[in-house]
Amino acid sequence: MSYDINEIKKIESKWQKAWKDNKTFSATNDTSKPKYYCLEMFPYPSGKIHMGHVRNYTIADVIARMKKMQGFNVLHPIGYDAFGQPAENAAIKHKTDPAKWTYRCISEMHEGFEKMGFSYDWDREIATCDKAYYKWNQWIFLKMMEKGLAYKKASAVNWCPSCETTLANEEVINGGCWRCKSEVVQKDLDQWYLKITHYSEKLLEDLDTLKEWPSRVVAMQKNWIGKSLGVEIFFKVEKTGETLPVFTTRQDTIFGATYVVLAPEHPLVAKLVKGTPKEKEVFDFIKKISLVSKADRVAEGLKKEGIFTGLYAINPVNNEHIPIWIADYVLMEYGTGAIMAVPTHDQRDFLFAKEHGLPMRIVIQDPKRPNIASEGLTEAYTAEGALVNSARFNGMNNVESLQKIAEWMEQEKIGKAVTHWRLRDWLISRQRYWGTPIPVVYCDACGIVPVPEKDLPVVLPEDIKITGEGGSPLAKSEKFVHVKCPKCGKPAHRETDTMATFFDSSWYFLRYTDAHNDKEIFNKALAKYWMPVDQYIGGIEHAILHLLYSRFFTKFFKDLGLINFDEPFTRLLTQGMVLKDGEVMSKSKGNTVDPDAVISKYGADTLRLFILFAAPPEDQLEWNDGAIDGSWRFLARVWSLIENGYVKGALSGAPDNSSKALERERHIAIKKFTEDIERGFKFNTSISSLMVFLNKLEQYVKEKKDNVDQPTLNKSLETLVLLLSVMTPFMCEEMWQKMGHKDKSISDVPWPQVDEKALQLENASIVVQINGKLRGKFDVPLDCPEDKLREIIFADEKIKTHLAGKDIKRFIVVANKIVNIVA
RNA sequence: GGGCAAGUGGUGGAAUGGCAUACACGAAGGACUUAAAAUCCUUUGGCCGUAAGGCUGUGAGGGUUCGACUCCCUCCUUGCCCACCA
Repeated sequence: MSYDINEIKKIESKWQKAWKDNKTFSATNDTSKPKYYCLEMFPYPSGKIHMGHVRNYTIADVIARMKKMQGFNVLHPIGYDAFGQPAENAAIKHKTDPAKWTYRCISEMHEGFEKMGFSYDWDREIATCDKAYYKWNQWIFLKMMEKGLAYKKASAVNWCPSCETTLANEEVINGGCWRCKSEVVQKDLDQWYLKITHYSEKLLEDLDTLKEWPSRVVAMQKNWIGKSLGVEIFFKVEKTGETLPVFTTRQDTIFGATYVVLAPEHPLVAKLVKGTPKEKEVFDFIKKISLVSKADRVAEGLKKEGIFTGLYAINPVNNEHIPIWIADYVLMEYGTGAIMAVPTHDQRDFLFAKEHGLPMRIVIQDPKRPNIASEGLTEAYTAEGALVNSARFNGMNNVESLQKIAEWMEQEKIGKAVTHWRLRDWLISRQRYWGTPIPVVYCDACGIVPVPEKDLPVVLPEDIKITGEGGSPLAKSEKFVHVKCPKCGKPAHRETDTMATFFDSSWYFLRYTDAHNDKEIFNKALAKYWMPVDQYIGGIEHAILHLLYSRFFTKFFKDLGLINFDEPFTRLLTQGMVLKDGEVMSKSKGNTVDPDAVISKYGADTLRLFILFAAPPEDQLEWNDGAIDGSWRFLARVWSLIENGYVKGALSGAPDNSSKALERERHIAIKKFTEDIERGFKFNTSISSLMVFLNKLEQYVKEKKDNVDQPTLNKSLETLVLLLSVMTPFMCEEMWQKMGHKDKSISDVPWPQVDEKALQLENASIVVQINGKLRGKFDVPLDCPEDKLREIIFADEKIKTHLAGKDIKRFIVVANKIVNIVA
């Protein structure tokens, strides 16, 4: 029988069914065995699987299968991040309801995963829109309320006018909505927040323990958390004596401050200019700025606009009276919304000062520019140097002075050292339908009342018509809204906002450890056994949002005493995108390749192999319709070699030198294949080692014709199938059975072991260079002594020619590898 | 502006400081075939040479080294993330 697509389809569906029926990949909660938790970021169920899923989940599947064969108790679960806005949009478009649409997508995806042969523990499959799951979202929320980590406050929030909902800071990308890219506006609303900032320090510190995360993800998180140490310096307003704190990380330049700038939104502005001659002018300016969108305001290269208030501030270090300006380059959201401007040592201040003719004073000496006059300065000097014009601090290195000046200011009570964080509390309420209802009741008498734990879940009502018009859809359900106050029993009404879906995905990895527990969120002992996740795999696009939130929840659960570890994901792999024609595959660009179409042409094994072979997992992968034929050809050759070369039961054969060589090739393949995966998931090179192995096997069979050493050849073919089975499981399971191993799945067969002795050669192939240039190759005995080497090498005609008329200055030997003659 | 990656044949890509281009795609030539597909064999960085062989070659330029794709310095280019963050 040849390798034929119709045959392959039969084999693939046969094993799909068998693995499912036999629960081949169910993880047992046998806590005495060493465990391995392999997890991929669960998908949003939007329909059929796409190439991005195929790549992400194939990578994970290879790891899970290999760990299983290596004897680990492997947990490899899957689920669906099923709440979210696309379901509502689809419901409107297709005139169905979000639940129906979502569950249909889930079953399509499930089918797609089975077709791909992924080794999931289907008993632990979860969907976050299932009330058995989101009940625990609500439970977590109540616990957070209890600890003061979930709270409601009124403030200006990010609002997407297109999605008609609030957004978290993390969901605003370049001033636009992360989902629909519409420009985000600010709106004053009463909203629910999670106090992620309670863990700022821990979230930052523990990043250092994540040694096996990509450094750029760690860097991105650090950046996002944004810790900066600085000083709030207390300026005073000249006439009123009011304190005006400014935040700076550059207190070393305090003696160079020549003006103060407030953000246009600064609350002091109105108060200070009221009744002054400048009042109208200032208010007009503020109005003008307020009409500019945030995106435009921060646009690159924009001229910095500002206006003098007519007022002065007093610098507490030297009692200088300096002008107070208002300018658009100072942001209310950061620091105190007010800065001291040091044009000589801050480029933004420099440009602004030049533009408006404001004074400058150098306080850090540029060693290359001995002149300390500010005249002729073309840009701010931001490097190190000695302090000048800085009273008692003159002569001190500016970097060293930072700490000293901060301490001095605290002593003099003219400033205080502060730590400023960029991280903000997480806004989680959404004015949408398809999400977890926030379990809170409003009572005129009792105020905000949490729903008692025994009344969970607060079930998402199904009688809601989704229109896409504004406002929380839940508010339209009378049945849902009207409720008795859990505290006093009087009529009250429910919260109608739902939770952001990132809430759901911040702890799902814990739920898999005990997926169907209806008594508690998960069993502590099980979580202790399975967690943390040994290997997490997903896209780089989640480097901040999802990973940060998951880390936050983990720290919270630890504080609750539910778990005993600090970080949820020990090792992280971020796989690259799948591109077509140089661009990310996407429906909107119309450059997608449908995995289903590829499967029906080549089968899932070929697709899996190709996607692993085409690029290292972290790199982008350019889809190439032609190159996949190479993967197909390789599998066809494996198939036919085994069909024709493997003899069951056989087993006489005459071992000879070529048997030994073959055994050596077998061990090279095991070693290289295994190591390439274990050291950085280099699937592409591990596959190439199997290709090399196959080439050798074919060559052996061709050369030996009827005289093959059948037992040795059989061993090689079995090894080939075992190794390959983690990548192309369908075909290998079938071949394994055909080889006569009917008692168990190939996935339960122990992983082949390397015998280092079999790898050793009797001879070493030595490369000889003359002055670094390759001039010859010699087979010499292993660990050949230098005098013997010289004898062999100098006897060679070619070497003689190249050395003719030259003195040998050095003779460098790298044992069993290379000789470099310097002449 | 800050941070992190990366730059190697026509293409995807490979090389613990030690034979640059493994493995594959594509291309060219050949075998099989009435023909095509499939399959198999050979060649395939550039230049010179009938050949043997030689020279050259990993973004650019320096450096360290017996020896550099690999380490160091300067620069260029591309991608990603963050960013008027004081």
